Amino acid sequence: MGKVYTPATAATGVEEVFKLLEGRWKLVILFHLFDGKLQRFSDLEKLIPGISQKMLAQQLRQLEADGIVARKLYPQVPPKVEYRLTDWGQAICPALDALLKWAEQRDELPKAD
Amino acid sequence: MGKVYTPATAATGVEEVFKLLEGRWKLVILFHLFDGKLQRFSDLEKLIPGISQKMLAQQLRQLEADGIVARKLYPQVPPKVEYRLTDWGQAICPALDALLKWAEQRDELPKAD
DNA sequence: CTGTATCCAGTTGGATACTG
DNA sequence: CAGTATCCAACTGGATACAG
Repeated sequence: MGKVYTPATAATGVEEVFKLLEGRWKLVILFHLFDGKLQRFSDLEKLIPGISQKMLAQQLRQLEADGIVARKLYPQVPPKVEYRLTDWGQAICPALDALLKWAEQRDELPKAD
Repeated sequence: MGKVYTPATAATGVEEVFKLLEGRWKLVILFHLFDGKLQRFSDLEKLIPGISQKMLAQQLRQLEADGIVARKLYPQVPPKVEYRLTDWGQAICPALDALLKWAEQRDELPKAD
């Protein structure tokens, strides 16, 4: 609290977390995992129309590598994999809420001179 | 408040505002305009080392078209242009703060099982 | 000073086919 | 089921040159 950022450090800090969420599908994936929801790979494929296997796998790998999503493999045939948010992944909620709030203000606040 | 979003609508809502902030330089530009700061084109060029004229102009155009940044042209020779945040542009502050807070929790919260 | 136009390389993402 | 591999088209951003 009361922490002060210079434009440079604040921007790079925010930019860093933005990078973690970049890509066309990551946010959609995160929302489908909210509230501790578990989803299998095939569940996410069905829940996100238009996403390709390649992108789903790739984005999940990155989210996992960044510590936002956890992957649990059940060693059986055929294989079963479940994805969920890590604790840190859940912690992004307030930030996403704030962004939604900002989006809502778009029609309320003046945007011109 | 208490508004409930389905994964789909919430994701697209957040994704929409994310799109507005996408690009490698927009956040940096926004931070240099915080607190009602006025900046000329050449000021921003100096403040943001590494950015090209093309990108600075392009990102400013988009921020302006999206109602986040306002552009004021002084009709004189040589031309003078000042940029500042719109009211809605200023309103993004809390969201950016929340993202910074999330970034800070990265070392505090467990990221694995 | 404040841009626009052009060319070019690197990256991103989609379609398809294949694997343990 | 849960991926990987490959090819390819579209987009992004940098460098440079030019203009009002």
